[in-house]
Amino acid sequence: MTPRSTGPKGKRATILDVAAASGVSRQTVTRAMNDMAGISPETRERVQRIASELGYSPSRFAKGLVQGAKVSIGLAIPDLTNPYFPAFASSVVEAATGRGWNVVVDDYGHGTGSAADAAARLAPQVDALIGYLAPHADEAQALMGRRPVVALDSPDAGTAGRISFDYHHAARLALAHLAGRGCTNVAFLDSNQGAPAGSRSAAAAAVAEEAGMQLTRFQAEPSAAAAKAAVALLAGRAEPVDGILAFNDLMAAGALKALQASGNAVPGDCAVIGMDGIPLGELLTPELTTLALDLRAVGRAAVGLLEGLLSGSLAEGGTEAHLILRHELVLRQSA
Amino acid sequence: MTPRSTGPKGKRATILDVAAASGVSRQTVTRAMNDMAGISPETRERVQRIASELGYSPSRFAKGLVQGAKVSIGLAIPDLTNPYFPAFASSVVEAATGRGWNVVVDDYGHGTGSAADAAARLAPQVDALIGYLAPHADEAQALMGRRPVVALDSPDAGTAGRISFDYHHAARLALAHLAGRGCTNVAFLDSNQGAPAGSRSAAAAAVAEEAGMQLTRFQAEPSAAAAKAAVALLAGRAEPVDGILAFNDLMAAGALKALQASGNAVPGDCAVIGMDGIPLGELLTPELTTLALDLRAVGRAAVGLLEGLLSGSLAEGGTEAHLILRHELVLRQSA
DNA sequence: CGCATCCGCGTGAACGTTCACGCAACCCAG
DNA sequence: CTGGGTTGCGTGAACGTTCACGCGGATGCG
Repeated sequence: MTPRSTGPKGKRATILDVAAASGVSRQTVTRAMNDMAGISPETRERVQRIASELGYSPSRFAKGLVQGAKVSIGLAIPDLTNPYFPAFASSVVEAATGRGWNVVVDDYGHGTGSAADAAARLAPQVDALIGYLAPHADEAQALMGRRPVVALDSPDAGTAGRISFDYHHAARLALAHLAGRGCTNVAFLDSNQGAPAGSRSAAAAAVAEEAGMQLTRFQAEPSAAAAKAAVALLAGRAEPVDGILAFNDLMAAGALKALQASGNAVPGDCAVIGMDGIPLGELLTPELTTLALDLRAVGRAAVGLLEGLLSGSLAEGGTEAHLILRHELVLRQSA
Repeated sequence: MTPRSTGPKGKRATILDVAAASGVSRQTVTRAMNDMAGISPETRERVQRIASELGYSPSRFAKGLVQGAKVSIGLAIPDLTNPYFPAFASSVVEAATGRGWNVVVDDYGHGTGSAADAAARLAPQVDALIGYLAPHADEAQALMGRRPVVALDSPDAGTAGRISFDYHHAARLALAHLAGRGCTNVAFLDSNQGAPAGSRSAAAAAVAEEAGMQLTRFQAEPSAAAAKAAVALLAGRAEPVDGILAFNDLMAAGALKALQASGNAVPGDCAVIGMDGIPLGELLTPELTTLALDLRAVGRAAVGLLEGLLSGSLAEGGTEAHLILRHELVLRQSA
């Protein structure tokens, strides 16, 4: 009665076990499992049944070794908890799935990890890498060897592919709008982490100077709670700001909260503009004006770039494949 | 001068190529690449340099075939765009990374995909599966054969492991609170998709009947926008509801928006309670009262369950490993 | 009846790595 | 000068699968 259980213990069943139990050869089992031609329906069915009874499932390693095909890509992101990244990851997964690729996700934000750690974990497992890798993009490319890497928002080159964002353009849109509203004392609420932090605020500073606007910069961790605390401090200061441009929408949301808590009307007393355009913005009160990115386009672009690099049609001559995307100002209520 | 580029074209460099170019044997290359003992420092360095020049990276298939070790798990979720799922996924990834496992994510919400499709894509690639698989959990387990599957929020059994939620408990908490506030005409804003939909509203209905409360149910797609539209219709009806319990926080957020747009005060005219406790709730105005789950605990539990199943210490006798988690009422402003 | 064809199935070989050995050269103590 | 240990490296075997053949028997047609 005991079904000769090749349970979780003991070696897994192999194709030879199935062949022996069915009284056929390896190749016939292969034909049965993969629905190939050259096998009678009865044999096929019998082999499939026996395979199922034995709990047989083919080794992906052996299969991969001999076929060599299947592509799997690594996706390294700093924090799935920040709504921006799942929005991006979602489109990457969609684009990859559409190509028959699969996606191994690594979130290096937990603990004290860095992008380099994620790349080190991913490198032995994948054929290509996409990720927010700054400031360790070059290290990641080294770990991946000849396999293509697409780095997003990474100021340093060193990867086969790169996608960056035109922060000067974004800053111009936002600051022009704030100026048009009559804001004279604008603050940039910057992140204090990651390499991209600097580039956003630097662009804003450059644009502000060019336009003769005053722009003060202050920093906080890139979370809503930290931004809220930071803005709460700011709101108590002597000369109040009348406009805030935030590093991202999450920080903008925190700013909104803090301003309301301290009795400031938004946008009446202080206008707020976020960045990246995550769906969250529409649910806030007031709804968040933001520099929106077409988030699904970002993921599509990254996977498309990777496809070009994998097929060798891009960057054969050592030229780096580089895409620059632009934000768009979406006017809602907060500014 | 041209570095005999074994570019993206042509076969990848193998360990034998490196061995030949270095004038040593396979095994010595292995020793050099894996930092093993039994090799002189000079040889190690030379081999590593040559390997790097050749763009050599070891085949994960061959390695996996011979070592058999590395665990990779599949994570099947319906929609990365719904903030609940990344919150959950984040903790799964964290727990898996901590064990040295890697996570292959599949989002089956795009297109018209079902959980069964995701399982079919994932099955050949992973050693175990975690996911929101209802109503196709049994199908997923069949595809995985003897390899363990942990299904979340799946009413049907059929998987080796299962994590469910005590919706009766949740409903009691919420409805008691609403009753205490004096609500007499409460609505359950249900999702119209997925198998879990039914179980939440059914539990609420049972609890309401038990308590002699009136509870009407209406449905919408489980997104903020759809919920907003549905509640907008509801708000225009003759006898107004004075309390809403939503399928999830996202739908609750939409309800908030709709109520405010139609001039209803929350919680004054109508109280709103969400479900699952995603971070978003704290950013809304008014802040969302919700039936919160310890989201990180859910992921930890799923991975822990999987670990037990993989090691064989659980469910050896055919008994299914089943965990039931409870929601907790977090009072904020909306109810 | 003879020949070609097809159907159903089996047998080496190969994929790229690591593991378990084996082996020569060298060092050092007795 | 001899024996035993160490150091540095190489050689078969194995992991589990698919690919490219090969082969006997039945069936078709002239």
